[in-house]
Amino acid sequence: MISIKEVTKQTGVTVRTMRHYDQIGLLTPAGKTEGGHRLYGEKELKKLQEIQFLKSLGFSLKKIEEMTGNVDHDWYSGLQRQLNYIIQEKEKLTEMEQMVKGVMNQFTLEGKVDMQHIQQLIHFSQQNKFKREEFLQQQFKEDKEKLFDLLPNVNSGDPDTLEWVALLAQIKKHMAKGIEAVEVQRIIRRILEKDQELFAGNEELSNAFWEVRKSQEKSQAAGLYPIEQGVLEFVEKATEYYLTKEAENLGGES
Amino acid sequence: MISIKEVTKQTGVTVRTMRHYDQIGLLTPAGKTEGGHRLYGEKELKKLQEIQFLKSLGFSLKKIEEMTGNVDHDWYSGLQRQLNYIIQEKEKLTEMEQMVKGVMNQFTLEGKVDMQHIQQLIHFSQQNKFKREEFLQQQFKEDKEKLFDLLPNVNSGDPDTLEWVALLAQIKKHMAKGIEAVEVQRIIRRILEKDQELFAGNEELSNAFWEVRKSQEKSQAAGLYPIEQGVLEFVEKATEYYLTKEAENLGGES
DNA sequence: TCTTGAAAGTGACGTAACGTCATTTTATAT
DNA sequence: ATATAAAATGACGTTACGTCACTTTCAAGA
Repeated sequence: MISIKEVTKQTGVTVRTMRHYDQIGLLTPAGKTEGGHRLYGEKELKKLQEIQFLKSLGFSLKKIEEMTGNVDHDWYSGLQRQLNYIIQEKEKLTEMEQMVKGVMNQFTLEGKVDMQHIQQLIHFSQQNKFKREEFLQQQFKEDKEKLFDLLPNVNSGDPDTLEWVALLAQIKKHMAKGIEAVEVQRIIRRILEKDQELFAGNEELSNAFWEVRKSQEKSQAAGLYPIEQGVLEFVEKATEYYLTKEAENLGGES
Repeated sequence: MISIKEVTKQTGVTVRTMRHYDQIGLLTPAGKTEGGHRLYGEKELKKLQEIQFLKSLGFSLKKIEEMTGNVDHDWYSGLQRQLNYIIQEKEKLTEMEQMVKGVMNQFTLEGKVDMQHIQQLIHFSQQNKFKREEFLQQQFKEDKEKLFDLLPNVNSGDPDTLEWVALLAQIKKHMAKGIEAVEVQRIIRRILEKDQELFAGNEELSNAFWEVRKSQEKSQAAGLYPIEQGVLEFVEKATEYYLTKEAENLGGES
């Protein structure tokens, strides 16, 4: 029979917790001193460890009581439920993570958070999971999985998305100078390079990608970073210009 | 001015929630009828949507009040904190998931759960946690997560700084491929272009700039965000390589 | 205008798992 | 015997509302 303090030393739980467990009847002391101090034995220690373990699996005290109470309780289905629950919670958190990252990207790009973009974010983050899969299936069929990994998703924080955002910011900065400006053309070149790296020469995929980008709705459905129409059109024109120039140069050289 | 029921119809929140927000002062009605019924206007509806959005990011009502209250509140650091929090929670859940799966396996295998195995499981998962952290720290932390730590320095809203960060992130991503890799060389070209645009050919200034970047302390003093030594050295070497190659090409062409 | 049913109002308790006082009693070492 | 540490009890606080229970107001029909 050991004192409550010994228990806390050996197991790391607090005195308050022991009292709590006593109160809710989850773990009652083996005995008491004349003065009413709680005393615990080996059996209680073991049960306490069990409780702690179950807690680390995320079970509530109520469920734990059920499980440790009934000897022949159906542990397995409890575990299954718990697993499902955990997975659900994780999904929720993942969604949150995506949203937060999306907002952060937006913030980085525009320096502020405006509700219109946020509406978009909310809108498709709600329908995202569903629509995105559906969309990718009919749109890209075979390459679906590839694309899924490749697409610079709005919500991801990877270096590629970052650079897309950066490049678009650059475009916006230099837009006033027109599509022929050196700065603009350099950015375009970089964009094309990235495009190439991303799709590794798979032209169909690349075309599909830009097709999607041209349409706000499709973009949203695919979970891509929403680009303003104006910027997008500018990029297209500048790209055309870049490609014709490049053709000329190559033509001249050969 | 619309009634509380209209609000619930349009936004999906419950009446109780509206009352709650009123009570804690998060969202007070625009006015009341003679009888004391709450009335809301457009402004309140917008704020309510903001609140719902922030909630979907997992912020507490208290934090939301701070954020919607102060106009010039530092949103970005709030988002960052939130992201860290979310990631932590996700990690916890992942641990749980693994533990639960472990127990289920054990159960399937032996038809029971005994504490000895469980002890092992706990021990194991603790160790793994430790090792993972260690691993993440010494490994260059898989850029992804680090990027968002990096961004605040960038968040001056300056598109150029943003692109610098993006380019360095790209360098880190491709570093393992060596200085001669196409991807690396392209990035280097872009870096040199930006360098040129920035200093307009003033070589002294450019040199000074990179000198500063080489020193952690000076960097910070100058308000630049510090670049890791390894990355910096890599950039230098890759740049050398790029320049010699370019010289060769020019030599061959002329 | 009166009636009436729906809508809205105001408390107040419950939730999960303890943390954190404040106050009183018991155990233990000197 | 006394001082001090340890324990006990009780009660409030935390989060974001859900859920009664009971009263008052609103809007429309008779």
